[in-house]
Amino acid sequence: MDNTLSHLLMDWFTRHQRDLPWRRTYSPYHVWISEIMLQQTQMERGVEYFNRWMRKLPDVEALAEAREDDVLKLWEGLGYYSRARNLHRAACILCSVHGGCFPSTPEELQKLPGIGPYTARAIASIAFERDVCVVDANVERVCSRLYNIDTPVKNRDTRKRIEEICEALLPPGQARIFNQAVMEFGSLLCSPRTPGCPVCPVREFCAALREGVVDQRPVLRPPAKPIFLDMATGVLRREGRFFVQKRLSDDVWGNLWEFPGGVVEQGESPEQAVIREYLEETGLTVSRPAPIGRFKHSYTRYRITLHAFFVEAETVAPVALTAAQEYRWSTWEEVCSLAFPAGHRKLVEHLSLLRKFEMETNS
DNA sequence: TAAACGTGGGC
DNA sequence: TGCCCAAGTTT
Repeated sequence: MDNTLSHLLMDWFTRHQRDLPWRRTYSPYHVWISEIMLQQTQMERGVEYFNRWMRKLPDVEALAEAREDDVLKLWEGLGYYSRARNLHRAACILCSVHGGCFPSTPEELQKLPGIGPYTARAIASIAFERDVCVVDANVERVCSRLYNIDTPVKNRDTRKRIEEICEALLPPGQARIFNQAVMEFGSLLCSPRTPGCPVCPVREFCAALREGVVDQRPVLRPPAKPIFLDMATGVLRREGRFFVQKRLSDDVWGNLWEFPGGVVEQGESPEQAVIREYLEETGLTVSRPAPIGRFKHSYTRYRITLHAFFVEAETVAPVALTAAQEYRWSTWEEVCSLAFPAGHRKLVEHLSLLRKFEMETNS
């Protein structure tokens, strides 16, 4: 029995690791997709999206050949949509430049869009068993407790110190297991709120536990203050089709679809806002806003109340887009097949219920 | 370097 | 108007 810190963590991992789809193959494609999906995402949700993704896009060639709209649809609801756009871009580069094969060094991997220092090292170690360590939020938390680090973990100097600690702990030839062990340990046992110190296999090594300050590690920066906004959006229906527009690619929710709308300004009603926004964004003059409902959703530091209306148009042409790259008059079936931001998706789900109710009362 | 980027779930 | 959290990257 090897009772070093590293081996105790790896022993714990072999006994307690979760059975995850990408751990069955450790293929570079599986590891890559899982790593990107799990960024800022909870494991449970990640697994569902991963399995659905692999049924549709089983390899890098399939991803490269897919339409970006379909890739975004597979990503719908996960957030941080540049991750999906970058996956698609990177797959195209891998196929056209690397013959569909992944580079195996962190340096080469990091040249691909969407792959930063963490993901490059994760793929290199977990898929290719390269001797490099990874530092994510779990690793930061575990290290800051084991070594009782009292400076903010996001500081550059602290960050460097944690990397050096991990490098020293990494057992040569075992990076695949060791890196996952620290992260899984951080996720399942050395968790943020209620760490399992009483049953911890490395409690003898933990300086924060010894000092009684586990709940004060890691030291985090204060969070940004939330911003509360009212937004208004309008569903314009004409001859059974719906007006939808595709957002600009460099904006939030880039390349996703939506109904036109925007922020309700000071002294303005949501009804006035939806009419103004339609004119500004599409050149269309709409009228008679009829309330559909209010939908709450949050993103980054924003807390949004979305006021949704049916609207009517005096004329349909010409359309002049200022906040979108493309528009369509979509059938309901097409609306369902497009990727919407979560707030607008809630609205679409509500419309879906309305349709069902209408069909039942008409029959 | 700090801010922006999304979302749903646990407590 | 709840707050904090989740396997980061980009600009």
